[in-house]
Amino acid sequence: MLTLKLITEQTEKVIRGLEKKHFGNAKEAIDKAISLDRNRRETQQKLDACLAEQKKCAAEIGALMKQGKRDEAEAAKAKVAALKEESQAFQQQMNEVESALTAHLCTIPNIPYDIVPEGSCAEDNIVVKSSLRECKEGDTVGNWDTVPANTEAKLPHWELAKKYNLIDFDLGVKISGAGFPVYVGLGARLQRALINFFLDEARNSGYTEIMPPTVVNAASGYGTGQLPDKEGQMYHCEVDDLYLIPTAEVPVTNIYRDVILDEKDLPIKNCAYTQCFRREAGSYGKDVRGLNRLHEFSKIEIVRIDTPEHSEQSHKEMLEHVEGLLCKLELPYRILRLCGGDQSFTSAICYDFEVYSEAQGRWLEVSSVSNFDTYQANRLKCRYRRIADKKTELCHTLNGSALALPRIVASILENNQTAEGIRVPKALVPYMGCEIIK
RNA sequence: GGAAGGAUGGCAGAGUGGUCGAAUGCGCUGGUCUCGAAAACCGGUAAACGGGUAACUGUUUCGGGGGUUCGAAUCCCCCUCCUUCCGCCA
Repeated sequence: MLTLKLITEQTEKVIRGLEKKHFGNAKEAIDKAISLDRNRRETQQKLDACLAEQKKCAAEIGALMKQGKRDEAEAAKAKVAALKEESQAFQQQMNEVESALTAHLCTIPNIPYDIVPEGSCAEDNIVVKSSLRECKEGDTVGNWDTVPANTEAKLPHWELAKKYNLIDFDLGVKISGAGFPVYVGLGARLQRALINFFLDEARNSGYTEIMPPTVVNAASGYGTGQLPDKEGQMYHCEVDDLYLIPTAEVPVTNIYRDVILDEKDLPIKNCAYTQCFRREAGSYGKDVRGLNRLHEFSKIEIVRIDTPEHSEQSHKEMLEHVEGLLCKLELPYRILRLCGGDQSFTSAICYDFEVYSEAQGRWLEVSSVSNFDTYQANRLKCRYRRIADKKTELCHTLNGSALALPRIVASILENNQTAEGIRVPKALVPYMGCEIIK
């Protein structure tokens, strides 16, 4: 959530930011936050004064008791009883205002950085870079018509998966349901190859590998913002009140919940491979065909915790890392800077990576790399102590997929079809043990 | 799953109703001493939320929540987690 400091000190900027994100009634929402905050502070002042008086009286009674002045002590007790009633009322008011304020702040999204383009939908996203051609000012998804040169009719990945016996979707339906594919033989090996390749690449870029739990408690869900609003997107084990993670971001980022880090330890760079679970309620049609959208899939996530001064540099390095992966996998890609309206609720700036799927004739999103500024850290209470003045400040948090497997597998299969079989990208040959999937 | 014990500052660990935000030790940090270092000695060393330009100052926090009391780290109730023993078991 946004900090009250930002809302009260830079109100106009916040309102403009929310409008850029196409958040309705920005002014109204901010005014409400400010008024709740004022109410909270006033209530606290009254409560504090009341409690201070109460403490003072209690100390006096103690002193009187010691001196044996019982009568005076009894008289003072009556006074405290009245004060206590008053302070309890203030306390209740305080609790109510505070939870109303927090609940309200949770409904307000993060504000975008200045360089985030204006726009309301995916068409307005800016193409900043592509492996296919130079990008120029004004290139957007809406006017982008470049596709790889070699696009004669080819098979989509769900047919290739069957042809080469790599993935059995029907078997997955039998065992679990739609969206739970069974990887077989070289198909399974390709999963392991990609996981190892991505983890090795992350380690070579200085990320510390984490293997976290894939099931988390509610507190962690709140920490990264999946709860309370996205409750329906996660699988929930009711008996134990635990949630299956939708991404490794949840357990890894929550490592730093309620933590004060040393500035010298920043940036923290973690990577993690986990299975990810998503209910994907409401998805349908071509979006869910084959590997395009699954209930369970493998993903390698990179997470950074950094200082405000250095987080932009960190974000740049993360983008370069992800781009490097796509280059090594020899896939045709483009990088989008998302416009205000298409950005996620929590990000301050976000870049999407898309790979062209020849057989499907469309671009598939394979990675999002975001900087959340202090938005996530504020809810997590993730802070660091500055070396200069020893003050604590909120950290910046960043994360990105590097990468999620299903759509990468789809693109590798579809983009590498030859008469002999599926050509394995050079970088994966050592992991696959073969140059071609027959 | 059954039984017992426990949860205190960065760490270890005192404290069982009244200046306790909390002894002591370690760690960290500033200083004295020294050519320098070590040792020794002296001092500092939690966070959140308020008020104040500031110096400073109020409140809250001893796993979490509730209760008793004029007053709770300390007494009572509930919850969570940890340890040990028994049972079960990759």
